[in-house]
Amino acid sequence: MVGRPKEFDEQQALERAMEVFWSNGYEATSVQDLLDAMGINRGSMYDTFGDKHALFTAAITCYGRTITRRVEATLDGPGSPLGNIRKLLSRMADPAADGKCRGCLATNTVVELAPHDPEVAEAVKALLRRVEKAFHRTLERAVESGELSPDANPRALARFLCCTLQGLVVMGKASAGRSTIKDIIKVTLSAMA
Amino acid sequence: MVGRPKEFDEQQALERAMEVFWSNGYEATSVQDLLDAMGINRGSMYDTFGDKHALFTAAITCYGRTITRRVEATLDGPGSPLGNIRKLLSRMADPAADGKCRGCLATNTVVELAPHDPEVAEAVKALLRRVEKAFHRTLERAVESGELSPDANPRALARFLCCTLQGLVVMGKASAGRSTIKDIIKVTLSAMA
DNA sequence: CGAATTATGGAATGAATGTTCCAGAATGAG
DNA sequence: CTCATTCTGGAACATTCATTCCATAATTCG
Repeated sequence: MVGRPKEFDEQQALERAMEVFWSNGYEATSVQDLLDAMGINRGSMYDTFGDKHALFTAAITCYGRTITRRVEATLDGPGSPLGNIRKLLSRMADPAADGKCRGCLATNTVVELAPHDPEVAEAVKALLRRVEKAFHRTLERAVESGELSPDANPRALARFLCCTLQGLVVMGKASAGRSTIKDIIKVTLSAMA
Repeated sequence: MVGRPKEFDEQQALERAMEVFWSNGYEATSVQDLLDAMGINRGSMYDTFGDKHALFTAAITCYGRTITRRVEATLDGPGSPLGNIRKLLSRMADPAADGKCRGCLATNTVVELAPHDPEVAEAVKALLRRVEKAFHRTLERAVESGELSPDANPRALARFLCCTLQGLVVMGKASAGRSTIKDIIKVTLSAMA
């Protein structure tokens, strides 16, 4: 049996929901906000995604896929390892410096929701681990290629870069200026020497 | 005319409210939660503090006073400038490493509330500026005392330290382990050389 | 002791919340 | 076509929310 077909694109609706959560946070987003953005009806939403919380976890999973893909593409891509890291930091900080203060959905979630929501916490922690791994890989490549000293500590540096990334996002949300962001990136990269 | 005296300590009630906002965030905190923690009644709360939002701004102002006092005491205190910075970072990261993931009320607010609340945003940005200034002062002292090279850039380093501090708080909320925190601090300090 | 003033406790209010439910519409299978 | 199935739109629901209001209690001033 097949029944009536959906009149909306599930993936597109999910992405729209993700945008809203990203801009407003979890608690400050009402189901009505979501429906308006998704362009679908209550019934369809609850039928397809379960409830608000399930929709959020779906949204953050979707976000995680996108963001890790992009991070890994940049870090593992062509170009020197350290060059790639610089590229990633600048790219991440770009919307921040523009005053678009949505930040990063993962960071927002760590701060707002994760402390009270073990399931969401686990999902977002996995995401961070994956980013750290990508940094780690890249730093090891940098050591191999001689771009980084052999006594550099790739693990420590990877953890540090993760931290800086989170920090940059927060600074961006606090509407730090472009020059502040540039300073931070400069010092961060100098720590890789 | 004086009338009936308050039966509660206004400052203590405010601090209790601050703790709740700190643990739960703004949206996830109900007025009832606040009243329970403050140990006072609805009427008294609305009479004394105005409403939930006003109570929050009072709470974050209170928090700001406390935290900047502590930061400045540590950085401007005795001991070498860089030693003081190390001390501050470790101290900030300590609760983080213990898995108490309340983080920092200022950071939480930047992420959750500031993007949609200009008044709160301004208050918390002022707080960050003050912390950055304290770092700046300390770094200039480090240059004067020869602990830092004369071509170091105190402004850039101060901004960087602010960023790291925010990042550490987020990493702590993502329940990074103690060794992660130590790695981050080590690399951060190495950037001051 | 009154009179004026302020605080307290809790009921009451109205709006907004997330969720459920159902009648009608659209499809495929038999 | 007819039935089973699935989706749609929106009404309906119960809860929770922040806030207001008021009768009562406690205090100072005259």
